[in-house]
Amino acid sequence: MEELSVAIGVSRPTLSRFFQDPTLVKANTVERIERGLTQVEYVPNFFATRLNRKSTGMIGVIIPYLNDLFFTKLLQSVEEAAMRAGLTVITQCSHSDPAIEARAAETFMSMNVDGALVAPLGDHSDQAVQLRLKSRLPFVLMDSRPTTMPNVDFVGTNHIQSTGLMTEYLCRVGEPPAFLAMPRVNFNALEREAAYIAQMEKLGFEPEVLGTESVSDSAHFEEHGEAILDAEFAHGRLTDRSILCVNDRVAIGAIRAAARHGLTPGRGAKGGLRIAGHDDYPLCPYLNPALTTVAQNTDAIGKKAVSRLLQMIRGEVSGDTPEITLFDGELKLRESA
Amino acid sequence: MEELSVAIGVSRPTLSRFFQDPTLVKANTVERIERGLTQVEYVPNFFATRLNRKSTGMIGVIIPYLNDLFFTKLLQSVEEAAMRAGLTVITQCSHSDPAIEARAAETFMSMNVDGALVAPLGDHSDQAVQLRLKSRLPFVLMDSRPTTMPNVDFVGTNHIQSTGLMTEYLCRVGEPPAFLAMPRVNFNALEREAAYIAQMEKLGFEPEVLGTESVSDSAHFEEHGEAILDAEFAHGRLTDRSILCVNDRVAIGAIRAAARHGLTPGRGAKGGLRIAGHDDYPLCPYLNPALTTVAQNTDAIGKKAVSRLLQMIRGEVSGDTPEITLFDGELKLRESA
DNA sequence: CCACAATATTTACGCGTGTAAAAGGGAGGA
DNA sequence: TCCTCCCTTTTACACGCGTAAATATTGTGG
Repeated sequence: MEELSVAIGVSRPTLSRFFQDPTLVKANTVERIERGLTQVEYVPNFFATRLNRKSTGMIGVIIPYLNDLFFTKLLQSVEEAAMRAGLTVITQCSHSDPAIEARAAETFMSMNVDGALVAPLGDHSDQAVQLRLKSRLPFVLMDSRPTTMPNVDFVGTNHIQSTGLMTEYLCRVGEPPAFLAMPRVNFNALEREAAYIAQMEKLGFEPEVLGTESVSDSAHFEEHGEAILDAEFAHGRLTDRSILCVNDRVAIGAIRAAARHGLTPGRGAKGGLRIAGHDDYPLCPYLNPALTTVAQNTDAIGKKAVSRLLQMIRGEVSGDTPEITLFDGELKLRESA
Repeated sequence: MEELSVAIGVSRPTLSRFFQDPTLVKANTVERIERGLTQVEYVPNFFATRLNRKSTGMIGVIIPYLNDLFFTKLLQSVEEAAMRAGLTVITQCSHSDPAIEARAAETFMSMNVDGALVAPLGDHSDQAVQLRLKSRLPFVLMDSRPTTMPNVDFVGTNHIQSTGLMTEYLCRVGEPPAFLAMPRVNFNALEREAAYIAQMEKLGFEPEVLGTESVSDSAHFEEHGEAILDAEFAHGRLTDRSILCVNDRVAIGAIRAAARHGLTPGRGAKGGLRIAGHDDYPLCPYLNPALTTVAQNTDAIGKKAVSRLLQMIRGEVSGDTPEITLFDGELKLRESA
């Protein structure tokens, strides 16, 4: 930058100001600088520019999984909103490992990011690290909220509403549903299960939760759903029931199990097999049968999380009262229920 | 760091060395420092540490899409390999926009990353930017290789082999396949199409490519596959043929179209409908019917790309002879073909 | 106990830029 | 014409740390 400035015939600080905002420099000088820039290819050093700046213009985002289209959708929404606000997004995936998540948080702190957006590992995030992150910089939780961190800004889905909605629908058009859960609990899964139970009781039905014990090596959602229902169907159970799965990936496994037993879940006469999911995974419309589910408004969640973070960064918030934003789920009626 | 060092009673450079590698400091001193660190919470500044270092210990990765499990699988493999090598990964998604991709490349250059791993936008990457990136730092292309950039290190799949394998299989067990392509060409798609045609001719069959014209608003792979086959099936065409789809996401749409027309693709007597894909998308085993496909060895691709980049970073390569590594595809026989 | 080597620490400087304060320059009014 | 005011540019210093060279310390053998 030094050399470039002498070559152009201005002082280095003037060049510096030009790169930050050309309007800070006289039009005449701007023109000279731009002419000089066409001669040499110059890229300002990223680290040097952020070293002595009050704001780095970056936000950190942590997501728990990469191989899950729900989180990639959320991430896309976040990146778009951040880009619109002129922020650089640094994404880190914790790969379902609390240690990696913690390291990502450390990285963000050492980078002086302006704020952090975190979708935590459901059940076993290192909360000490997150609290330290929160105490140091604007911090918004997305998707899943540990019950032990009530005083944190959060953006997610209203699972009471979304699961209640689906439960009510299933009760209305068919047999009262059973709930297919996951053993590796996360807070969302627990909320959905609780919401299911509450809604069932409110409607006067007996709740029935299955899949809470781990079968075989069901590290993956789909495998788990398939394994549980395969066992049930093999004993002739649940073949004429409604089954509400804790999420779409479990439902995908459930549908697969049904197919293997010659069952075709679907909207039909009362007393038929129905399978429903939760989240509106992008591939749901292409399944056989197309999966009936509740859509999470990932787009709204991402946008809101970024805008809330921006408020905090700009100091436009009172500070002591965290904001909890829950978006409603939307019923997606397709073929499977 | 200054304050901390006086508080502990060592000079700042000693502290600096401690953070880089504690073995560079005497055991006695290490202990004193660690004792001091428990008192204060101190995180070294990310930017300052990289500003005057020869190596930043970071590599940049660009992927074209986030909402595609193929790329997230690849990214996961890359991240794992990089982590094992002690590298920090900076991921940027180009969101199928050449301008964003170009900006990501600029960011990497300004960050002085040690190297860059790029999965380009198939057909319309800004090659000038990529060439500039390549001329500035170790650079390895992944997944898709522009025909106009022959002299670049590349790691990907041998589509001649993989597509040839599947084509041969389909010819052997059923009707010679038609090829369901995509209008928004990328280089891999073109290679696969060419490989299909070559293999068909070698086996003495007439190649037949469809789906090269865009129907409706088929921005998405699945939609496209469904739309094309929906139209064909509606006219009673292709209902007893084998159909090789350019990738699994198109195949997912194809299977959906078959279901809508009451057709069940599968391995059966000669003369039945068969649908096959390419890539081994993670959800393939859970489709109805489970999708027969060719697996790309994403794990090997990611690992190899990182190790090759490391070689280049360490200067262990001759430099003038780029290495092209192609991994074979593996047939995944399931139900649909 | 001393000389010498080997290791540990410190001194001194630099990395590439941002920013506040000081200096410069040009337009408008008296 | 001169002076003031405002905008632009420059001067001077800072950001937080890495690193080579210089110095201090420790360990070893005689």
